[in-house]
Amino acid sequence: MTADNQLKNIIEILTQKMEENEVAVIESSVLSQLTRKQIYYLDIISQMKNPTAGELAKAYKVSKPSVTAIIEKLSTAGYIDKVKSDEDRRSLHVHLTKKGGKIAELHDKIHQNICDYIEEALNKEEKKLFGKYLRKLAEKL
Amino acid sequence: MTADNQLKNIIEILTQKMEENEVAVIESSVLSQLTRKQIYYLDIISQMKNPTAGELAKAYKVSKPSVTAIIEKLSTAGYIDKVKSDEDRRSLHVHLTKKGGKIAELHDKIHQNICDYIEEALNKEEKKLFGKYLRKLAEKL
DNA sequence: ATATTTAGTTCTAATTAACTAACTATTTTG
DNA sequence: CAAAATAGTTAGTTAATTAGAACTAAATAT
Repeated sequence: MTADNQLKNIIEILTQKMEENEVAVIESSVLSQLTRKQIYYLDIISQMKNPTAGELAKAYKVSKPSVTAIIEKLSTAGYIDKVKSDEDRRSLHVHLTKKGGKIAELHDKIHQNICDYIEEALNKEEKKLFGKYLRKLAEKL
Repeated sequence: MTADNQLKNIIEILTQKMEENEVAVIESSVLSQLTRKQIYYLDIISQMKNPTAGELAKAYKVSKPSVTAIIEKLSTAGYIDKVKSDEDRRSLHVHLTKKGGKIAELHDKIHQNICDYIEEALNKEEKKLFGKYLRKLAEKL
């Protein structure tokens, strides 16, 4: 096996394990009550900071009725609040509730986990270099 | 921002970009004819080397009727062959066709891409170390 | 050899996610 | 101020996914 193939192999293994890690975190927590898509929405909402329904539709590339349905479901389940805008009373802003915020945080745990594994696997010096390489890679990607 | 948070941040960015990379590869190729799930199935089938329907159901944690439906669809579309076992004539083994094999390979491209980016981002020495660290990480994960 | 178990299929029903068209309420424009 | 545009909802439709129950065919156990 060439050096390049070895690298690819490791990346295959890593991506698979990261996927498994994600599934495990979701299944072992409140997240399991939510579908993958709903979690993704909560993440988007968290990142976008109180987007309107229309902004969500654009970001997620779905129709407005679809967004209405998703918002309705997440709202009923207590993860988000629907807030009428004061500036434009046609507009609806979506806020994460405390409960919703916790989900977004929890999802964050998925990445935290990987950091923990890095902590376990590498010593201080290695970690520093590894971080540097990851940064370089992120720039190219 | 602490060093740990920085690392987490990079990992967030990387996982997101890897996700984007995957979506891009899928959309820019034959893969776009297949759903995410179908691609995933072809991957599993490729990894499991001619699994039976039952083995697939177990691996993917779905009911047997669901597997029947999925196999039927992939078979009709020419990605897999259904092969009756000689040892146990109730059993059905799933083989990738040439076409199906190509899809699995194409999907492989997703990982190859990342390798290419690593190639771009790091010099020989860095690459060697990076590979070593990834290997260590994979062991822990 | 018969009864039981196993592998996979068929049928049907439930659920879900998405869409379009038509609507209401509000804001913007001429 | 009336007309046009915009934000979101409602109603109705369609397609896809999945599962349970009942089934067939084959293998295994008694």
